[in-house]
Amino acid sequence: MGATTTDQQLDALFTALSDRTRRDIVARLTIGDATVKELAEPYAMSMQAVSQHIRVLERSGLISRGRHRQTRPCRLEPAALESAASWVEESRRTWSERMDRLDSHLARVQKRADR
Amino acid sequence: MGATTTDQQLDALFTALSDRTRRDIVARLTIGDATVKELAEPYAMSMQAVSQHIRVLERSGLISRGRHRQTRPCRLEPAALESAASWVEESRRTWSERMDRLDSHLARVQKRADR
DNA sequence: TCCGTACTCAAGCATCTGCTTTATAAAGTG
DNA sequence: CACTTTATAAAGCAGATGCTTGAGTACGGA
Repeated sequence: MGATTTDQQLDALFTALSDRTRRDIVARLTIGDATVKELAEPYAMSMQAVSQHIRVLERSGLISRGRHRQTRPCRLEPAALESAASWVEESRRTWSERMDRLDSHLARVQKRADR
Repeated sequence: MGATTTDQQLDALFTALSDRTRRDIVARLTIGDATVKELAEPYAMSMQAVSQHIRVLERSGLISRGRHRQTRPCRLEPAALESAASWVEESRRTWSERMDRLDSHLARVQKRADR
């Protein structure tokens, strides 16, 4: 449960997600595995450029790769996506707990004022 | 509900979160508002450097700033955190739907094989 | 074996980032 | 008023990032 993700992993993860092309690729891979060529198709940039994006995604742990004939199919690794989600959720949780405490504090203050 | 976050907003958001110092600052701000000086305290780097990190966070929408005496207190803006969470959750959802379909497909295939 | 397909490697280049230092501004305090 | 505190602005710099082109590698087909 306690997702122990290192700071370096989070660096790599959020860096990977900070580029539109890479987010597109991740979104594409949620639908199904794909080769570099297939992933490169929609873009004006060279396949080499897409290959480099894929490497960034691979290093972040967001995708893994296999081998099939002469292709290197890409597959999404949802565990990495979970790590990113966990960090964000933890922050949201802490913040909302603080807000809850603030609310109840204000309620108490209000109650006193009402008397 | 349909969090319509632009690609540029997501770029800024994930870029902001891709740095450990900035993630630390966000985590610190979940606990409570703070001034630049307070946020800079734990770090070896100059206050100017922290001020620049804060600007990145502000541009991403993750924090907002007020004025109080000669300080510029920073406050977390959880809506931005939600935008980031939404993007990740959307990907996770699509992926798991695909997995569900795959599972039920495999179940059907298995059933046929059992006969 | 020669050829095409799918990809990676490597070098180059413009731009962006994360920091520094110096200088400046704005708001209290003596 | 001078002086301190808090913060921003601007310039400079090393290193990272996102692309390019050109060259290679690995696999399969005729």
